[in-house]
Amino acid sequence: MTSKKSGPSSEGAKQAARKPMSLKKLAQHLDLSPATVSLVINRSTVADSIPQATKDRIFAAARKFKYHPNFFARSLRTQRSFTIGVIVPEVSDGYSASVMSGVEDYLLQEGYFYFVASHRHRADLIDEYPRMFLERSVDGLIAVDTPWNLNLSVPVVTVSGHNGVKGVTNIALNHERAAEVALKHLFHLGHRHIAFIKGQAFSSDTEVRWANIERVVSQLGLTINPDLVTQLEGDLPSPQLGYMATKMLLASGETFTALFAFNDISAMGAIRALRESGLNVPEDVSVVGFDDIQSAAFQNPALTTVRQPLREMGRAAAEILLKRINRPGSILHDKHTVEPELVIRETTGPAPNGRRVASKQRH
Amino acid sequence: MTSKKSGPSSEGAKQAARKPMSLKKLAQHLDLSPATVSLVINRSTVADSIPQATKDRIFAAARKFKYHPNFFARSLRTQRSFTIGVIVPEVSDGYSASVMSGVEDYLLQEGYFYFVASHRHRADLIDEYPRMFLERSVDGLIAVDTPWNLNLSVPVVTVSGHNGVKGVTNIALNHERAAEVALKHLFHLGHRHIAFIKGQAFSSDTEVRWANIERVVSQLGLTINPDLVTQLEGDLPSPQLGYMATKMLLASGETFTALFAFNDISAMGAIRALRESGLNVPEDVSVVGFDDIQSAAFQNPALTTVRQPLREMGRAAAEILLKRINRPGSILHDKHTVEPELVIRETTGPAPNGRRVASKQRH
DNA sequence: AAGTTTTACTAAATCGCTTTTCCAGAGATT
DNA sequence: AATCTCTGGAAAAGCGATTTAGTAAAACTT
Repeated sequence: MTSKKSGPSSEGAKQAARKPMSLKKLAQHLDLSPATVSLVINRSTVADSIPQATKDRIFAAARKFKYHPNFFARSLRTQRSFTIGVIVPEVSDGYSASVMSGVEDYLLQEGYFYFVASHRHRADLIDEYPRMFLERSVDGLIAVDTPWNLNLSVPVVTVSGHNGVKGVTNIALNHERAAEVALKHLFHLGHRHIAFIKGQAFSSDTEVRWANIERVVSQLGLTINPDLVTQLEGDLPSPQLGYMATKMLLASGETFTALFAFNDISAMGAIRALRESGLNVPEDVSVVGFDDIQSAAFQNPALTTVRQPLREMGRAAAEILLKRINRPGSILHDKHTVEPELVIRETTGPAPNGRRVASKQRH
Repeated sequence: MTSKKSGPSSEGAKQAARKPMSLKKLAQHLDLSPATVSLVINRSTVADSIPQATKDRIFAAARKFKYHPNFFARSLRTQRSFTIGVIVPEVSDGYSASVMSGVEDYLLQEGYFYFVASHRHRADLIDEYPRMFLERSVDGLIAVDTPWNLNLSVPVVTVSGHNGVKGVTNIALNHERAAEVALKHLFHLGHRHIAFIKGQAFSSDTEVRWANIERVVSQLGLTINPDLVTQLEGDLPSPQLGYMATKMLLASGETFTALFAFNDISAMGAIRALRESGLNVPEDVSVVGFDDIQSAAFQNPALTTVRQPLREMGRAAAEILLKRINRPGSILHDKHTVEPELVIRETTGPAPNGRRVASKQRH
């Protein structure tokens, strides 16, 4: 392009709007070396000997020309990106989103940004995305509800991870207590025949949660009827899964007065299935969910559930991750536990004392 | 640190695991210049004259040493980051999350990553985050449900933006049709006294939506009773807002047989408020929501709502943005419209013909 | 008055890649 | 034999910072 009245650079009025102003040009304008300017701007201790007057000149000019260090140039030199990668099953899923909200909170406050990638439970992506993040030179990674067995060169923190990798901190719920509060609540309401919906095989929480349920059930002197246990299948974050699981439960013909679902979403589906079979919640069957997602409180009836402090878990993940990044030497625990909280609302009530209990009454 | 048996570099077994292998070293190993290697790897046409044998050697070595170009160095040279910034009111809000899901879908597929920032309706952040994104050299920006009046140096696409900025493409719902399908549905069911919950003043959709409601209402030969109009207030993404708005509606003592809420979340709160006043949905009052978020289908009763194809809107936003970034010359429309769809479920039904209609019956 | 410190900076080497320009030799053409 | 055109590649100039190692001049000691 020959400069022929030059379209792109006309209107000299908005000066400095074209090219972002570099350290070199700023230094030139100040009649100083780029080194000095850089040192001062970064508040290096090397600049201690520079008189305040000069520093002020530099800051003033930087502000005036809206100087901002080029991010890539800086990262190239310092080998730090102030960016972290977050990998989740699916962004639009309430669980992931709540955790991310906490992650974001802390990260932005500390001057970090983050990338997000949803693997949708595809094993190849669970492998590929972390590598792509590394190619982008993230300073660290957070994996939410994702099976993890990679040993990477940057710090990693998992949320509900249950991984066996050394050096990876996992933020986990106190599952012992979670099972206890839910089950004891039902027990005290008189429930003795409790049905369960387990999580999908791929969900990292499924296993621990179940182990603890078994433990608490026997602690209470009860037993689990295998016919009253179903499992979520499929990958949609939809109540449909819980609905179908509950249909199967009802089809078994077994009797139960309470249902402990894997999460709130499936509990919602379960309630619908129960109603369709003419069973009222909580009069005939009590239902307990898990997570306490936003809409749990506004179901009809409002859902009783075990609350996981997802946002706090996200914040904790970010906080611990940055600590690891910035103080590599510090002692690290590979587990950080948070406490669940039973939120009693309207889907649980006293066990029906008569014979009128759940058992699909067809024919 | 004096290298004393050197902890960090022991186990020479995993060679190349230390420092990521640079172009220079790779070239050295191949006995070629970095220029040649770069040209070949980037499939530049300049490399056309290089014999296939040499190219193969280069690719083989690159694979063998797991060579990946340093992202910052490359971006520094090319002035492209393959990163875009997404700004939303709040990540954990279902609306934003659904849009993001679509955005992510397209972006990752095209080799882009994205940053997310939630402004939570704080005006200062709505200003600051875009600038921070620019400092990070994003190639473009997507703003979701966010008022927009910035004129930036990179392409911008808004989703439900209603901005007046030239050159910014807005992905918007066909609000004319949205109001029509919802209102005609109610009209045909016999509803003549319809209450409304308007969106918060800060929500970018509030205004258009209301304008279209007014238009369609008068088209149908009806009038809006000002006492039957309330507005959401506050910033929580919780049904609480709709609950309170509906309480006010009921307190007015006015009669209505249908309620058109601003979104599904508020519709859920509204239903609860109605029930508490002894009104059944849909027998006494029909309720229509907006958005069709995940849990709408599994409310009890399932929510009738105007579906916005949020995921598709996100995808479209990403697609249009990348088109702008990669073909700066192309003609650009500053509006891209998507169609709503009325999803009729269980919260709407025939208007009650007797006198038994909504009107808070206290005393 | 000579030596030592301090003060106030600067030079220059990277960081790792892209891309334009150039160039030597081989083969083809006139 | 001289010129031209390909082939196959290399040199080198950035991109925009950070940071270590200096260094001249000024100030302070003795």
